[in-house]
Amino acid sequence: MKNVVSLKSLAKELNISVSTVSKSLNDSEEISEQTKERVKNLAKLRGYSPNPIAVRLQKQETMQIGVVLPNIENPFFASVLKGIDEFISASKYNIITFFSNESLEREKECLDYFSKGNVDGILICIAEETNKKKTFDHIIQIRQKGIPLVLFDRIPMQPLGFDTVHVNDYDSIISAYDYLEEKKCKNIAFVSSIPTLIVGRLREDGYLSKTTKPTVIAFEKLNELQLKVQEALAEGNIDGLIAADIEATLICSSAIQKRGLTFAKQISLIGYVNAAQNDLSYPKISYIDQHPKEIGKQTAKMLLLRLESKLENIAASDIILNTTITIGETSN
Amino acid sequence: MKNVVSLKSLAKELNISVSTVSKSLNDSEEISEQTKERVKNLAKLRGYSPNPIAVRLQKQETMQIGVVLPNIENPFFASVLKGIDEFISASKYNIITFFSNESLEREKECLDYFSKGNVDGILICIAEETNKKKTFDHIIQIRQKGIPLVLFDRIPMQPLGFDTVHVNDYDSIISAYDYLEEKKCKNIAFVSSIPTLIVGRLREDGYLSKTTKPTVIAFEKLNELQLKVQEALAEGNIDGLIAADIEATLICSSAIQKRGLTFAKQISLIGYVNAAQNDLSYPKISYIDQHPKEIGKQTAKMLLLRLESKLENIAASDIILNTTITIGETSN
DNA sequence: CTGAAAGCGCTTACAG
DNA sequence: CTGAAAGCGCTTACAG
Repeated sequence: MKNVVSLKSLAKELNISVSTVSKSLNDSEEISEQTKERVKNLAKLRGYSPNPIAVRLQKQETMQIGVVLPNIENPFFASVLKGIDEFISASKYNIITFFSNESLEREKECLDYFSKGNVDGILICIAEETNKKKTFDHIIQIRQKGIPLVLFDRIPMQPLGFDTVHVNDYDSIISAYDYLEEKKCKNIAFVSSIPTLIVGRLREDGYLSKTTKPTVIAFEKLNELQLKVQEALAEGNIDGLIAADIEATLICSSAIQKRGLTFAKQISLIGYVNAAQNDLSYPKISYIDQHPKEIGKQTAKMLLLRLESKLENIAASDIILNTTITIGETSN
Repeated sequence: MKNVVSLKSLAKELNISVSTVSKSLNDSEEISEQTKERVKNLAKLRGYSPNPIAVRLQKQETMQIGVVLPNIENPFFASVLKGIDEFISASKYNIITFFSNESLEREKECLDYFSKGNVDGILICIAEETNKKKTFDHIIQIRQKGIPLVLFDRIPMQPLGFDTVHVNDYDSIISAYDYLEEKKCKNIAFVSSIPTLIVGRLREDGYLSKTTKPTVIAFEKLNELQLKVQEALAEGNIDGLIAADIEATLICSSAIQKRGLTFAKQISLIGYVNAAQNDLSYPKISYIDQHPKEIGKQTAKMLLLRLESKLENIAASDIILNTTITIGETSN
């Protein structure tokens, strides 16, 4: 439609066969330099570009990689996607991104579409609902279809036999706890809006491993969480807070400010933030940096290795990336 | 590869022709109910699904829509993308998203790839660099190739003949100004980190239309902007701030807080924010809501209308959406 | 109602 | 070195 110039039209104009045109354009050894020149010149003149669909049909490759993200409005996933994109766009592949919107049903639809021959490989972070219901059949089916798949961030406890990429959530919180202890915090509470999410549980476990008198404030409903945090602060003995996710972090920070407490002096906070916005905000919150772009990059890299069959018979690998703590003004 | 079951394999197993199988599966009137039944049953049994690449080649449609976003880490674009996705994923099309990273060069690459027969239509918000250099040849070329394209958010001043979707930036700022005036602000300054961006200019023009003694603080470098805002506040006569973008807004809010000024009483602020995060933050900033998901939805809708040729000979249309002001704690 | 044939736009053994 | 043929997996006039 758009592209009226085809191998056939070039061949006709040059009075040679389609095969010769094709081979010339693909720089085949079989063709004389002279012919190649003629063909390439005309191709350029006519603005020829091969029909990608036809090439894919012939090569039996879609040249596309499917990505399933729980929610693009979460800045963490936006950054992961950027990391994926930077890596993939330098390859011959393209990304087709779907959003599960944290729904198991939608996630199934996405994988179903992908598995019907629409992509060569898949990158996925499972939805919250999938995580909760521990339903992984739809993911396992992907392997049975022979499509490489890499899981990232939210990794099911029971190994599914796929490559995985994630951070050391458990240890990250331990580091945060250690840091707050060094800063003389005696009463460190843990605040989370993701108590059932895998990463949330790991973070909570990390916290629990550090104290014998834990204070865990965990609610999925944000207004409820808000209330409980305020109540906890009102009791007056908490002098350190570790927040398990962006929402919990903002809630903690707001509650502290509303109560008129002085950061670092009276109470310290470490959490998870959107780095770009945090840098411009007041106060700058001390945070655990998961390096989301790096997560994306490593995830994409792992998949490309599989696709290029460089990992032919190698078992699934589990890449664990390190987080770092960036100190802001909510601790010191 | 993945899908070993094809029309051919079904045909062989049923001892009928490939055409009959194809027609049966497509519910053709030509085929007897009985045969359709047999074919469909076996197809289901074998888990047949048509090879999408082959279908596309035959139908001369890619079933894909290309989206070019300047930067996915900007929450505004993330939300626009969500709006696009919600609308498109309900259609037969899929989205393939590229990020220009605000680079003209990269944007050209994206459009070039799309125009080589990889998508049926394009949605694009031009890069900052494209905006600055006013280089639109690569976009105009798309029309010459007959590929429908819709521009959103950053719309070039000179009409390019494409459908466009954006908000009324000029009027939005006027509303914000009026609101602050009502709140008795006497000295309203305008702060921007996007002075050269189309939307930034429109917003600034809106501001300039309201006052004969304007105070415009506009710098692209954020640390420079930060400094200048602090200096302006130090002079002590500004009692109202309109910020033109997320970064400027956060910078204003921080500067005000650091200076120990009381929001609403001493100084009011209206800007642009990431709504989800703002809701949890302290203070909640009063902001101009652009309804980014709606922008995405309308953009996608416009393209689908074009693709379905329901707008065959209708000239390019310009959809202007309204913003609303959400009052937070930085004004009252 | 069913099937053979042509074609979508390519690539690639294979012959010459 | 060039080209005819087959094929990637479909669809759809056209014959029968």
